[in-house]
Amino acid sequence: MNGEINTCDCKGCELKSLFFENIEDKELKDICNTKKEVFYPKGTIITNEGDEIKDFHYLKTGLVKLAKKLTENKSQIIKFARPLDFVSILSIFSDKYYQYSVIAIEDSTICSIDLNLIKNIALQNGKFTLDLLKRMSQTSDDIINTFLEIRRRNLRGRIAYVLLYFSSDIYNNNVFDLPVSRKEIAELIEMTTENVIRIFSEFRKDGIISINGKTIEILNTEMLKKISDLG
Amino acid sequence: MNGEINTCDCKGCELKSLFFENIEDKELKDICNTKKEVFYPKGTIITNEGDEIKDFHYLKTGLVKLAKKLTENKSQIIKFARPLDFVSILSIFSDKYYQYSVIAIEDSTICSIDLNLIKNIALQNGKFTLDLLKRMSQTSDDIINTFLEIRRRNLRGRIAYVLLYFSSDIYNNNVFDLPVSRKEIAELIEMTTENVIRIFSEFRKDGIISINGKTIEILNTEMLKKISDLG
DNA sequence: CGCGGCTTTGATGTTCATCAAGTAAAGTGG
DNA sequence: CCACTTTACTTGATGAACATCAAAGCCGCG
Repeated sequence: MNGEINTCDCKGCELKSLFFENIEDKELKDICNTKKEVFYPKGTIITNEGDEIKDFHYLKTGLVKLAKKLTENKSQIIKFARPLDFVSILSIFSDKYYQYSVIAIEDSTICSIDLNLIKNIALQNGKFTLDLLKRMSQTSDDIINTFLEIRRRNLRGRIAYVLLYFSSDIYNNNVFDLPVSRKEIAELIEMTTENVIRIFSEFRKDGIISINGKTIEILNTEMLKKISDLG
Repeated sequence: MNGEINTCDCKGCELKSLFFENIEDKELKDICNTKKEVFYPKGTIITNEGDEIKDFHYLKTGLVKLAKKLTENKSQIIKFARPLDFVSILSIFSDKYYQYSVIAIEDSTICSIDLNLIKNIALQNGKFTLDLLKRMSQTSDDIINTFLEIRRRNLRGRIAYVLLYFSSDIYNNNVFDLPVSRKEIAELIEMTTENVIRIFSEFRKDGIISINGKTIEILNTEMLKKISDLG
């Protein structure tokens, strides 16, 4: 352990303000000294369903999906996640193995911290652990709530819900590039790819949206909200 | 604060071994002195969606459902829960208000502990907080997993899944009294009451189950598993 | 340039919700 | 405790919503 070779930059990391607000300098230093940043190209698997959980993951840049594989070419998507939005926290305190996979949809960078280190800090530092608790509670509430919202809607309502989700929650803009395929949308809201496309086309014909490949513009937000609410 | 009027019996409570394994005597005493046990007759609301979260609840006896109301006579059920199974832990560390209601399906007894007390102990006692974390992780994993299992099945598969759930997970017996109505099953697995009944009848005609009001016997477990897996 | 995956549209049949109507069971008040 | 009311259960008929199958164009990538 020879002195000052660490160029630890965690103090300015957005994850710190998000997650490690109430942490001792010593603890943060331990994290910084052992953390690893890994780059995952689009399409690669970050964690695989069934693998042993060893690290605490945080998405620094990119876009990922949390998914369960059903067959070779069919999955169920639990949620999409952006930085600040995805911190691997579900399962990691209760399970030895991952319950689902995390896959990079766009090029992504993951910051990875040894889970035992996190657990040790949690044992010592009540404030930090309560922050963890709070964060986990938010994450699972959000997932459960989205599941309920989706499952009570018919297909048109689901598509409207997803379009509003991207437009309002993610991009805050009426025009946006869909970051996911039609198939992935289908796997998120439990329907077939064909019907995702079909309803996109219907909405286009009805003048509610315009479509150009991955680029979507919402022309009639009110109508879309109505379909989402009634569907 | 006059001396020894407390007849605290928490030390033998099953909740202690489940949840408060790693807790100081002083902390347990605080809990015991302030806890309240309340009886809720069948059908009554224990906590109401939108109400302020003030207490940490634990189901001592009975059966409850966690549900979200959609209209006057339509709900979505998140899960059923028995003692040892239900500890109100979702949302309570992240939210000020309940995201869903808890309703007694059978006569139930709830042990209620001031949430601020729990939070204070959590700040002091890292082991206890990690136990909380673990428990919450299990609970939300379980709910999310069940949602995924249900939503990927067709109606026959869902009914088979639910019947196996009661038979295997809850009663550990081929014969059992359904503790819930057909409507409640429908609200758990997102289908209509009529179709729950219809598929029950189909299974009966096919010799897979026998039905006598609320009493159900599973005659052909293998077939039911096959339907659950393939549906 | 060709292969495989993604997208699109149409035709077809199955699955499922809705409507209707009746029976059984379970509360409720006199 | 019994008539009455309400809620739960059941079955059938019908049409709408949805999945499946098929076929073709498109795009990116090796």
